[in-house]
Amino acid sequence: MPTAVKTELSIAKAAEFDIKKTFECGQCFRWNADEDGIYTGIVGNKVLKIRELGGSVVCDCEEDELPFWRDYFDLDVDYAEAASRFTQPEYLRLCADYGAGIRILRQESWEALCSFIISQCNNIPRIKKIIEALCVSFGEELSVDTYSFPSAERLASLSESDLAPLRSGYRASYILDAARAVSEGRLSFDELRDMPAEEALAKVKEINGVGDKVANCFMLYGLHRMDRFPIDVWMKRALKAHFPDDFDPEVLGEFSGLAQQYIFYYARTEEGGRRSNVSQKRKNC
DNA sequence: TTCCAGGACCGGG
DNA sequence: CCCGGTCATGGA
Repeated sequence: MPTAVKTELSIAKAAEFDIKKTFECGQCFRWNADEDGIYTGIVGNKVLKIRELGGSVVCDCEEDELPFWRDYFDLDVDYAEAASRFTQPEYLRLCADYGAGIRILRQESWEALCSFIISQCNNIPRIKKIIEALCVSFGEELSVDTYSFPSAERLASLSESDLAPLRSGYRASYILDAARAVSEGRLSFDELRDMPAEEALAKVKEINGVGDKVANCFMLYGLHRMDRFPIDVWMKRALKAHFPDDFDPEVLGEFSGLAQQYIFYYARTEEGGRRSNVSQKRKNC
């Protein structure tokens, strides 16, 4: 499918914003590339095509939209500076170098919460498939074959049988519980932003189907709390293999979530294929 | 057929 | 507090 690009406004240097790593490091599920490496993403009711061109990252958008996208891509923060403290253990340094150019996106809160509820005990291709089906079924059609992420209010009006075609399994009831909590005001993103971390974490975990890992992912990616450090199966493996037994992510400081992203991305892309003999026993997730 | 995927929850020891 | 079983689905 040829992608028609109208404008090419530079938004950043490729060195500080690697779009492939950023979109494929596991933090988001709705940015997809065509065969030419042009990524298309949908944020709210905005659609953007973006690609790398001659050492720069260029956007197909109007100039007055650039501030929105600069904020979304978090381009006013110096990630190289933030990563400069990730020096030990040596494995972390390796991961940080490998992931250089990754940006932590300022995703929409509801979309992030709902997406990471779907992510549990699931693989990324199927997560993306379920989310896309959710958008096609219940989002708004912004243009041809382009759908917004459905609002919490919209999903709260549905039943489990409405969600059955998504094949999301036992996560369907979790999605509905979260949608209802948000639409009824029991869970306020504005309030969560101003809460101490532990208090916000406990509040989010009141939703059925949201445990420690999903709550931390939501706080990192949906509230941009950069000090959250979600631990999934990949992180557990990496921590066990390459970090001291008593390692505490707190020592990584206010950007520990970025360190987590570097580790996850490296472990999944470099070590994923050859997960040698040390596969710990785990009964079906 | 069995294992695994960015888990959560519940009951029992 | 930690353990094992269970939940639903599809790809390898």
